[in-house]
Amino acid sequence: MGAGVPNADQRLDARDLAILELVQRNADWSHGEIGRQIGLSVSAVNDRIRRMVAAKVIRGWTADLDPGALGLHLLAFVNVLIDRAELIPAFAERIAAYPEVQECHHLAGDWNYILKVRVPTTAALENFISCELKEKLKVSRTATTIVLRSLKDSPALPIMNGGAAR
Amino acid sequence: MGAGVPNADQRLDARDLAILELVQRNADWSHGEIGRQIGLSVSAVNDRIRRMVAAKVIRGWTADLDPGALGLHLLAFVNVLIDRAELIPAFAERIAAYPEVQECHHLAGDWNYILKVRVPTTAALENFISCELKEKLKVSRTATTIVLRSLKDSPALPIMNGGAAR
DNA sequence: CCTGAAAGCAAGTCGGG
DNA sequence: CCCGACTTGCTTTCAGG
Repeated sequence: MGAGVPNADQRLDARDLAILELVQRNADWSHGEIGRQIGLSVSAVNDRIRRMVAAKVIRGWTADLDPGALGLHLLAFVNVLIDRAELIPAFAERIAAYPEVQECHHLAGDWNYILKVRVPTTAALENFISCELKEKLKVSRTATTIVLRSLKDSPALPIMNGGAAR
Repeated sequence: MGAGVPNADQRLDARDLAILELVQRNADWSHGEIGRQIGLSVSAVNDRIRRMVAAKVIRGWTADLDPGALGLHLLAFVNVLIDRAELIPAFAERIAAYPEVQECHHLAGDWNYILKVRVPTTAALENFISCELKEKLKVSRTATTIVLRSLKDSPALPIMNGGAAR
């Protein structure tokens, strides 16, 4: 990939941002309905969306599922420490393949990684930490925090329309 | 099953789960293409998706956007402590309204909440923590961890197809 | 780059098995 | 509960300003 700023040539204007704000909240609206809400024709909306998909600003379209309906009643954040540096590449390569790991972020701080993990039960969590993380992936230490309730859990990104104040 | 199980009557079979796995990865496939992949007719796929939307198993449809393309170059997890219990309801009521807060989870452990926060710069993060969290929302203490790199950051949920092994 | 009309295609609705 | 044809509506394209 090129050096520097990856979106230097993307030039999203206020109408693009308005479209993004709408489609990340409800991708099911027709292009006509989007156009009506922001004062644009159907074709213009279509063009802009196509361009943003091509530019990878829009990476894809997904269904938003209810974890509880799928039996995923437990959400936890697992901090991960790996003592020996030579074990980190293997961990980094394999951790993303676990479906119960929704997120894995490399951290600046006391821990190497933080994982967002969704499982049905505490038994499944224990199995994941003991067997997968510690045994297979050679994680030295973990610190797990159980989520009691999610007040907000949205993939929606903050979109600043021309720096408008709150 | 005992009372209190919210999805006791939903009865998702293996075909429903297969559909969910597909649409959460790519909601753009036509019902015909989904049916071809799992061996079902267009109408059957349509019926099942309609039923799962009505049952709120599918909560909606969203566009997956690239944070970097929107200038959101900083991701951080902010742990929040609120000393005085009477300040917690106001926090809980107002925190979800912040667009830079992607997630807010009530925790079991040393901290009250963990926030997943996306902002353009460290300056914006400092402003959010100092002005919004500490000043306006009366948060007592925070511990912020900066994300250096996200190895995985997906809203996709783990869907267990009849206990299939990894 | 946006508009407006025309064509292609998928979603949603039927009756039937 | 699944299938197949029909109808409706949206997406997509095209010519034009």
